[in-house]
Amino acid sequence: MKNDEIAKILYEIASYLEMQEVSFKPYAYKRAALTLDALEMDIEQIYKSGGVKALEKIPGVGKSIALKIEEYLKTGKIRYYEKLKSKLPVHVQELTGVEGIGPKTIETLYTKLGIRTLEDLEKAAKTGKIRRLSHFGEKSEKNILQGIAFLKKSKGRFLLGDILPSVKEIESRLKTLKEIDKITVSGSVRRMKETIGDVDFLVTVRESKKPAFAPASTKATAGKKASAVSSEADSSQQRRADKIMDFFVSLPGIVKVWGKGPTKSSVKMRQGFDVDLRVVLIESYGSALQYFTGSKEHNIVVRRIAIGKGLKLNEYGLFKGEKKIAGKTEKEVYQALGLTYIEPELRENQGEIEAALRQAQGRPNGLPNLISYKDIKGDLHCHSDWDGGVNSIEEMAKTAVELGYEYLGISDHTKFLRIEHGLNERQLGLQRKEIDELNKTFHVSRFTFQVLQGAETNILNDGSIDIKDEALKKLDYAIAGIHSSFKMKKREMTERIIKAIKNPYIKIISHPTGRILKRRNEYQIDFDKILRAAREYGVILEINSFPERLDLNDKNIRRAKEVGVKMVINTDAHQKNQLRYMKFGIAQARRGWAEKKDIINTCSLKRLVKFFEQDKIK
DNA sequence: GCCGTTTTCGGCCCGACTGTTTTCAGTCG
Repeated sequence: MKNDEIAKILYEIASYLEMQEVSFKPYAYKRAALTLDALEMDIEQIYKSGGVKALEKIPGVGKSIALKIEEYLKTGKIRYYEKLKSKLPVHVQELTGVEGIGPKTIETLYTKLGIRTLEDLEKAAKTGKIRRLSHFGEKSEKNILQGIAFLKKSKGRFLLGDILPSVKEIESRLKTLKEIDKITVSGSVRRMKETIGDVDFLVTVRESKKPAFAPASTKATAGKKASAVSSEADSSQQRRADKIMDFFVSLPGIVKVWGKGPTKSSVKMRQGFDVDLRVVLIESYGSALQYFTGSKEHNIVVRRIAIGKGLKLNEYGLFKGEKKIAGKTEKEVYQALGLTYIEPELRENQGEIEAALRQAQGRPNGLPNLISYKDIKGDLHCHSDWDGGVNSIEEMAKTAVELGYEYLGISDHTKFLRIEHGLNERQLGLQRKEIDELNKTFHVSRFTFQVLQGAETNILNDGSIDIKDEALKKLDYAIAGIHSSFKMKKREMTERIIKAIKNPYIKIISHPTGRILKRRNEYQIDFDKILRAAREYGVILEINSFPERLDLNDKNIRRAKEVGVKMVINTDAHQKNQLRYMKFGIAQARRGWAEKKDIINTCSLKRLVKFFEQDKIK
C-alpha cells in the first residue's frame, strides 16, 4: 500500500509551506495526510476503481490533492513537492523528529547556518553556533542536543504499529505461494515489542505429494549448519525452496536485496527496515521458531537449562548427543526441558522461565493466565467528530459492533484543549442527547450494544479538572489526562495527578506516564505513589494502545498488577480504523503479565455500568 | 487547499509554555 508514502509526502509539503509562512494550506495538507495515514483501503485501489473523482471523496482531499496523488501513483513523483524540496533542500522529516524543532526553526537554521541534516544540526549545536543566532540561546542548544540523543537511542528501530501492516502484507503475499507450507513471523514482531529492529520470517517447504525417498537426516543437521534441504532429500524440494526465495526477493516495496541463498535471504524495504526469510525443515520448525523468536536473554537461560540436563539446544532441535529429542514444535521443546509453554510476549527473561518451571512442577506462582486477544468487550477511549475527529459517533459505533464489542465509550476532549475543539459543559449535554438517540436504535436489535458517554478531561496544573463536577456527574464515566505542562517537577506532577485521582467523578487516568516513543520521555512522576492513590480511590489506569504511546509500558503494567490496581486497554482512536489498534494495547498488557481479571474492559456491559455507577471509595 | 444547516466565498488555526526576549516567535497538543 502506498498510503503511508503519500501521507509522508503530504506531511512534508505541509512543513515546507509552513516554512514559507503560507497560511491555511499547511493545515489542509496535514489533514489530508492524517486521513490517508489511517485509511484502511488501498489508495491505489480507490484510484483504480474511480479515478480522481473517487480520490476526492476521501475527507480532506479535494481537487488539487487528488491530482497530486494521481501524479504520484502514475509517475512515482509529485512535481510540486520536488520543487518545494529543491528550494529548501533540507531533511524535513529527520529534523522535525527532534523534539522542539519545527518548520520555522528549520528554515532559520538552513538560511543562517546551512543546516540540512541531523548531522549538521548536531555539529552546529556542539560547536556553539546555534546559540549565537538571535532568538536562540544556550538552553535551546542544550535542548536540541538532548532531542538528538533521544532520537539516536531509538535509531534504526521502528514502531510496531508502523511496520505491522507491511509485515501482514508480506505474509499474505508469501501465503499465496503453493511451495510454502508453514509461515510465521518470529523475532521481536512475534513478541509484539513496541519497537522493532528487523523482521524475520520462518517458512517450511511444502512436502512433495509423492513421499520423498529419504527424510532429511537428523544426524546431518545436529549442531551443524545445514542447508534447508539435506542432500538426501528430494531435490524437487530444493527447487521449491529456490522458488520461494526468488519470489521473496522480488516482492513489491523492496529497495535492496542484501543477500539471497538457499536457506536465508535478506532484503531492505522502502520504509527502511530489513526483512529476513529463512527456510527451515519441518522437523526443526519448533526449535527454529523458538530460537529466532528470542529474546536473546530468554534463549540464553533456556539453553543453560538444556546444558544442565546434558542436552544441547540450537535452531535445529534439542539434542541428546547426536539424537534429536525435540524440535518439531515449540511446545515440545519447552516440555522436553521441563517447562510449560511460554507465550512469545513473555520471553524477556523477566522471571517467566522460573514461573514456567514452577508451573510444570505443579508448584504455585506459575505463569500468568494472560489476557487473550479476544477478551476485550469494548473500548472506552475514542474520539468523534464532536471534537474535530474524522468519524461520527454512529460510524465509530458501527465499527465497534463489527469488532464484536458490547460497548463503546466516546470520550472527546474537553474545553481546555481548544485546538482539539474540546467540548464545554453545554456541548457535553448536547452530545448526551445524540448518544441517547443513537442508543435507541441499538436497543431494537437483539444483541446488546451501547454507546457510553465519557470525556477525556484535562488535568490542569493545580490538579483540578477543566469540567465542572455537575457536568462530570452526568457522564457515564470521566477520564482525566495530562495534555499540558509536561515538564513539571516530580513532586508537583505526582501531586497533580493524585489530586485528579481524588476527584469523585474521575474513573480513569489516560496515558498515565505521557511518554511518546522515539520522541519524549515519561513525565517526572513517583509512579508507586500514584499506584497507591489509584488503589485507594479505585481509579483505573489506562493502557493506551496508540502505537507511539503504549502507555503504560510493560514494567508499569506488571507493577500495577502486583499492587492490585485495575487497568483498561483503550485505543484513543481519532478515526474509526484506529479502533483496530486494540491489539497493540493487548500485546502490551500481555507483555506486562496482565490477566483478564486485571483489565476492566474485559467485563460485560452490565458489570461495567455497575462499576461506573458506584461511588468512589472516598 | 478544503469545505459547506453561515454552501461557491470566506473561514479555517487556540492557548499554554518555553526560551528568548522586554514584547515575541515557535512548538505542541
